Amino acid sequence: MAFKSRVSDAVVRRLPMYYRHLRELEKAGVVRISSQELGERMNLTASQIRQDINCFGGFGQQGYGYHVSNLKERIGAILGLQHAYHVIVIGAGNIGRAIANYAGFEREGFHIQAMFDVSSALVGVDVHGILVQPMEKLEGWLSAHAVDIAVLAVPAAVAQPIADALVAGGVRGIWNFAPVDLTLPQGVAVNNVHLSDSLHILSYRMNEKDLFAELHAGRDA
Amino acid sequence: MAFKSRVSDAVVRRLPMYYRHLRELEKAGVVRISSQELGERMNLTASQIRQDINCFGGFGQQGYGYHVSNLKERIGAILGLQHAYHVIVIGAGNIGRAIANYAGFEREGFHIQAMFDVSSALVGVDVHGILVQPMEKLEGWLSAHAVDIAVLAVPAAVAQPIADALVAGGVRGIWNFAPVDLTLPQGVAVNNVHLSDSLHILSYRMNEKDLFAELHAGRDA
DNA sequence: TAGATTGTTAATCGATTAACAATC
DNA sequence: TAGATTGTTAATCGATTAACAATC
Repeated sequence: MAFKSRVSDAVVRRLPMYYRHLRELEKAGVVRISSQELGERMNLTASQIRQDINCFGGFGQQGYGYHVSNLKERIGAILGLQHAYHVIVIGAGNIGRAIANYAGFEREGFHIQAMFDVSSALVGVDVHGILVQPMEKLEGWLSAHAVDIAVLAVPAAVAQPIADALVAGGVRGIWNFAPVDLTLPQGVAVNNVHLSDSLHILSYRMNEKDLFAELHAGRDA
Repeated sequence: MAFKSRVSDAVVRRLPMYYRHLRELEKAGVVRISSQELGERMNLTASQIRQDINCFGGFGQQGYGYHVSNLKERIGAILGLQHAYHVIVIGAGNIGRAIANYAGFEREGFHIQAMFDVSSALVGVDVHGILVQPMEKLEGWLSAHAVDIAVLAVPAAVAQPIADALVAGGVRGIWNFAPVDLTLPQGVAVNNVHLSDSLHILSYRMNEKDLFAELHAGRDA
């Protein structure tokens, strides 16, 4: 029963995937599953699944496998989903509004409590029951409320200074949709959704075959 | 001058990041940069940058470094950004609309030409100049138009069957926002934006320290 | 008890880093 | 030419896979 003190990013990125599949299995009424079966379902090796899970402790049972609901709950707890989070959204543009409108996060304990934007055209607009406030009110809000997570959906140029203000105001996690790599002090968590990067990776994959055909042709010419 | 025939995912994921930083540098008027300097900027080792770039050929010059604009163009071409893409959006919910409304992709050659949704409440709605069509018209559209990329922003339960229809209709790339891991034939590219997974990773990171404190306490108890 | 499957250690594979000769 | 910095090969590190003893 060895506990690693820090889990590799490769493992962390797979955790939500485990959670998703286990939730589906639970919904489908599956009670137990072996690492073998789960691996076939998720396109991972049974070995990798057992290694991953054992970063956090032995949740299985020899000769039986894993109890689906139990493992789901364990991984949910590892992901911090047993907690409730106070969330604010910075930027009421397309992305900011889409996130605020999505009801699913609320159900998982991510409670959006305020929204801010610089644009006077957006200030006062009602997004899913929340009135967009002017950016000048951000600092005041942060000193009056305990905010856990900020959704950062602002243009690249202003993302870093706003992130600094958020950190100064006590925010512990930033969900960053701005196309920049933020510099944050130790202890503040960040996760990026770089939509443009993601689309570029898609177009890369669509062209990879041709790309190497060209490169080789170029070399041979 | 060795060309690998297939580039690892780790490298591919960094390509858009290079592109982003090089574009910024170009905009800032920087003409040349060494792997050392670029590495400091991007939090990578100089060695890794040279290895990454040399997956595609030698774009630098000994004693000089890399020409920013040139390298940016090269990586842009590797990412397939010199092409124009015909894009359709499936699902006119929060995410589908946010993507369609975002003008930036249009500027990079990703031209959204149609939108589809099952909901009669959304059919006929104008999103950024595009009228949402009923889902029944998808198949007909695909046979009448050459679609390169489909943005899949639909509920998990219907994502796989719709993806199958898209592939049957000639779509070569799927930008998947549904929280499922799609099964697609070889030759069809996919890239996922799993928003919920991303938020879960953030909450994991916010709690990691406490998590291991608990695990250790549990062990010692 | 026998069979199944985990938890864990050892072996392999691949990605990152270091080193250095090539060359601008 | 001397200095700088790449391209590339070798060394290291970490992640994945395989193997198997522990045990339910």
